[in-house]
Amino acid sequence: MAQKFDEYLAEKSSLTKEEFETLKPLLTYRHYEAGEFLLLEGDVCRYHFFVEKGLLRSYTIDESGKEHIIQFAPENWYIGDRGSYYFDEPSTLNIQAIEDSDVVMFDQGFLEQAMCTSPAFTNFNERLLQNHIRQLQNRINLLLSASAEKRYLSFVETYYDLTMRIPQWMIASYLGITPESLSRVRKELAKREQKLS
Amino acid sequence: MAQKFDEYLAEKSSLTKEEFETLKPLLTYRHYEAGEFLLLEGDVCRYHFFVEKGLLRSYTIDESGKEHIIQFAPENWYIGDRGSYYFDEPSTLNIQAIEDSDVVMFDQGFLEQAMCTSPAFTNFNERLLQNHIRQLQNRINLLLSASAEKRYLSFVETYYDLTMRIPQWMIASYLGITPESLSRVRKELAKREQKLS
DNA sequence: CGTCGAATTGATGTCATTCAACTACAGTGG
DNA sequence: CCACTGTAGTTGAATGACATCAATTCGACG
Repeated sequence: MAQKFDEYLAEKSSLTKEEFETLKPLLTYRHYEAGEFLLLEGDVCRYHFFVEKGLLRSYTIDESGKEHIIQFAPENWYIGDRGSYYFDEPSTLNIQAIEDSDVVMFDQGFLEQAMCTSPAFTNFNERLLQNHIRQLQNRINLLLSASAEKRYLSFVETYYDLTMRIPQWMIASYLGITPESLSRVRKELAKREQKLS
Repeated sequence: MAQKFDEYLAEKSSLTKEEFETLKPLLTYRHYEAGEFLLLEGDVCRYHFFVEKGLLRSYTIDESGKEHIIQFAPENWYIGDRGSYYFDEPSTLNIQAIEDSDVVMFDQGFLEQAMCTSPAFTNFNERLLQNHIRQLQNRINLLLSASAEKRYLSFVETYYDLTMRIPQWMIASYLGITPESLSRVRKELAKREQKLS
């Protein structure tokens, strides 16, 4: 364990192995089986999660009981509920392992310590936030402007490797359509694909 | 001019008037007439904008020429394209004044200087970012889960004072529906309202 | 082999869009 | 002061995209 996170930080934030060693006591490593929950709706999110191995998802449940997937997190991604964490409010999100996963948990203490240790880490952290915002805005734009088919194509383009690992009904949920609709979209695309050849 | 921004910063980030005075040379004040553009698609966003008075909007245009409103910014709000600004990429957004507006423009230099001057400002800035993310996530959730009517109700609840100032077709665009649909939704709501009394 | 959830398919329903006509109103110029 | 014009908003009818419901197939796993 703990192989990936330090490599990731070294690469992305220029945090050296030595610096990482001093921070390591602030980290918690944990394994989750597929289906296990890292956070339940109503609880306050106390940690950020970094995925070393596996695949996680966060989702909400609406009044009619339907799930809506907010985010997927494969290897080298973060997940959590910043809103709940930062403003100390009960979360509206559930976070669950889709595959058996190895996860690094850390809190604000770790981040502050890391930012003290390395100014480069501060920049890196800022960059992560900015990038997150950019992604969310992109997704909003897609939801506002694109049809089911376009959304799916955009998803495949952006997360091609994930499309194999994520069950189709979850992709549908992420795109804001029903599994049936996604199935039909894919059928239609396959048909057109065929005609081209 | 310059009355509002310093008061806002004093209140929200505990930046004192004296501290503000040292930062003031880094600010640009400008007036925009209704309809004027602060940023055009394709340009890199070089400034953040703080609205002292008036109302702005940011929006994208899709391939079919339709506008999709990403954000409104009334008094005491920020607007800009963080993605473009931070990653130095051409923006996909247009930013335009809806009303005649007084705006404060500032760049990363101002932010860095302010964060140097006051640690409280650093926290405040972080808070802004986190809050922005939370808002965006909320909106995604709404777009994924709610009908036209629910989206509109949610909008009115959150931005009641703005519903008077923003033309209806722009609200429709923000909600991801057509102006006609919004008109019908409102009619339906009014009808139900009436029956209650 | 039997079971259970995922995925597909078909029939039907619903919500929102599209297109078009019409009203209301503000701004412009004669 | 009034016609002319353009834009916002409303309304109706037809259409379309996606949802819903139900039945069936597929595939993984015990």
